[in-house]
Amino acid sequence: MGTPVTPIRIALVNDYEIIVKGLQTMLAPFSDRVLVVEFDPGTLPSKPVDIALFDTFAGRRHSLARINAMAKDVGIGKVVLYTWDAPAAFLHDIERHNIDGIVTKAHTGEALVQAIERIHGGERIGLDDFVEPDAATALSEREKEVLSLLAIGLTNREIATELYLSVDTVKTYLRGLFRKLGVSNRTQAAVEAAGHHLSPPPSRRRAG
Amino acid sequence: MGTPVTPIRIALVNDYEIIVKGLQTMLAPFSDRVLVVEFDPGTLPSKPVDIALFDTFAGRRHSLARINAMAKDVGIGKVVLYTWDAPAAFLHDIERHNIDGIVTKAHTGEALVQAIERIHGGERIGLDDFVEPDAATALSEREKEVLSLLAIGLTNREIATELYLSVDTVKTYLRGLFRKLGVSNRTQAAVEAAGHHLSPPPSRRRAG
DNA sequence: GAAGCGCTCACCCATTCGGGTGAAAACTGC
DNA sequence: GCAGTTTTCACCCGAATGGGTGAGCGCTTC
Repeated sequence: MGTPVTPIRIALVNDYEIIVKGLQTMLAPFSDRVLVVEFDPGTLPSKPVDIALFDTFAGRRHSLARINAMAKDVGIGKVVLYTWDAPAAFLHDIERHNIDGIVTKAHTGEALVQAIERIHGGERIGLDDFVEPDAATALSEREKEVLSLLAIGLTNREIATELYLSVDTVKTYLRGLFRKLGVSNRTQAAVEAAGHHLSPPPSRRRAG
Repeated sequence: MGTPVTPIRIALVNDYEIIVKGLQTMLAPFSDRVLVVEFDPGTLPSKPVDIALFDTFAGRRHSLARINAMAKDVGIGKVVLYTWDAPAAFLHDIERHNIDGIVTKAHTGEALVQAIERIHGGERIGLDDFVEPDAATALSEREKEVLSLLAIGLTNREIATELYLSVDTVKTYLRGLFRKLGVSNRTQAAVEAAGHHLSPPPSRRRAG
């Protein structure tokens, strides 16, 4: 119940200078409670840390695939997503990776420190709200593929061609997909997929 | 052609501590070229500044509606969007507001200072790439309403009910909408709308 | 006041979609 | 081996969608 004897050691995995500088400055007044020991541009922390703040901007979902390796290989106590997005957006990632908490960049220094301390103490901040085990809502690999193509606006026929499937098969997947996502048409499914960043943002733009 | 005599005065309009602190720290080494004079949580700068960095996080598109007022009322030289998103995401806003430039938060301090200097010098950084006048692609008010409802997954009938229109009218809007957006189905339109943040992100989530 | 645009609606038609049922093959776990 | 899941496909059917044409009304602009 006393004050912590040693500060919690934090690594920030982030590419962007403004976030790195912002975190340093924001947490500087709390150096007795948390210590930002590393700000690595995408590479792994070289020294053991208690918590790795994993910025979801740096490499998007691809980087999340490395979290497992990170947490195992290096001396990382816990992996925490540090994100702007609403927690719900990371349902799929949390199901599949070793993530111990989520904190938002909207936090002030004080709030962030408190959240870190709670996560360090074993709480799963930001997760409890929506964990809800994979039960009936977990998408199979193939379903995710279909969903990712649906989510960029392809028709059933185009999806079928893309995945070397028959249109009927695509429709079968979609029925299951709609049920699991709790939606009733493909546009709603696309919206959900976007929220779970299962699909890339719109890219091409009338080339001038 | 020499070094600037007085630093460019900047106001940051942003709510988030990490961005405020990050910008301060990131630009501190360039105090001879740019000076961050104000970090206001959403309210208007009280002292005249050369450039207002307008963070699109603070209040989303609603805040953009205030840009016109800001730039007129207060002594703001230029309004610059300071954003994470790809510039293309702000097409609609730029068409309708007095925005003099866009810079991304991915910039380092040096790059940001350079961009600011160029904008201060009259360039329209980040705009030239994609300005493309409203010609045939500007959406009418009613079209935007329809699009925003389509983009959350409503059917034509539901959109019609919501807007007190006939289904045929909705379909008429959609035809024009698809043409202007360069898409051929509603899901693609929804994706585009999301990219232009014309629609809110998915909200409700299986309430536990 | 004619032209143009935005808003509204109607009708037609082919295609697509959503949903239901059924089922075979393959693989996974107990 | 058997139960369960995943992947694949087929057929049916009603509803929704997309695209085309035409048209009336109101407002603005030249």
